[in-house]
Amino acid sequence: MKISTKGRYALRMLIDLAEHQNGGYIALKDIAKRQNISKKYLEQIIPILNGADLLRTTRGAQGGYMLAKTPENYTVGEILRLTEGRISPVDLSGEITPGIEETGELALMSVWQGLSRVVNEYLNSITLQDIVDEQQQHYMNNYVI
Amino acid sequence: MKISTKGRYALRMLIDLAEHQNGGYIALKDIAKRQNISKKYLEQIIPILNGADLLRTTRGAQGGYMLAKTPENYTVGEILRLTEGRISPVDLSGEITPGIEETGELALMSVWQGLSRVVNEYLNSITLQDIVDEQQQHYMNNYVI
DNA sequence: ATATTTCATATATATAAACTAGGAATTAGA
DNA sequence: TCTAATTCCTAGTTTATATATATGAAATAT
Repeated sequence: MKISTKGRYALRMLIDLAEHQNGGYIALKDIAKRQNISKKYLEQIIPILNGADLLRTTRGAQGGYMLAKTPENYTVGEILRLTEGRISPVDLSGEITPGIEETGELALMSVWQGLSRVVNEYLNSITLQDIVDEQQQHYMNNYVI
Repeated sequence: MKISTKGRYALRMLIDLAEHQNGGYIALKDIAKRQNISKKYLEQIIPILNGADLLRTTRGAQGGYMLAKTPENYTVGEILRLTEGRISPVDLSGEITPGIEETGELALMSVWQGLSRVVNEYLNSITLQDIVDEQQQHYMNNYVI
């Protein structure tokens, strides 16, 4: 029951973009360096975000990425659903076979559905802006005081 | 973000034991057959439950397993924590390194902690008895009416 | 004694996660 | 128009984890 690096890296990239917004495009090179994440690996995660129009990009020299929307318009839920696939605790496709009623699987299904519901509700309630704010908080506590 | 077969099989074994309680020991052979799960694989899951005193067992002929407590005294949460390891969405041990403040990881940590909280609260709220009741419900809907 | 059962440990297979690599396509700026 | 910088595309590699199988020892009711 884990969130993979794919989802976590996607979030960190978006957080990084939110924190370094300057009106222009930000090169992946810089994000990868700041976040200490393999640039090549990030390149594989980006199409997922791009396909859902979470980013604006330009190629070529001086190219890079910026957020397509303001940070309060991204939820952690949507980002993780994109990168992790459905955030469902079990994949039940193919498991609904004759005899399932007797095995307890059917009764368990409602447990998994309920779990999926609370997970998604929680993750949908948090925006990128919330995380940036929290981040700022940490920064102040550690360095300014 | 998945619950593995290990956790689901453990739950199904315990549900099976709850439904077939008869005061005596129930052979794994029968459970495996009813649940259509590899007996050998179940044998590997059992020590986890046994170590936490969730089962009573005897070896030898006519041996087998029974629940150590009544079904309402097992929560789905405790069973999954045993079989899945901590039901934490990310493993952060070793990730707390210098520079973590700037990467957004620290701010994300509170997201994961919150997620962990809602997941555990939900799973702790469901007992084995709840599932058996739900199971009974299904059975009645499908066969008796 | 014997058949039955759990217990312990080792091995195998398949799948997915987590990267790495090479180069094509695009673009700003000289 | 050339060059350097950058994203985009696709394939391959490595490592870890999930999901089992296999073999046989230890225990026990009959």
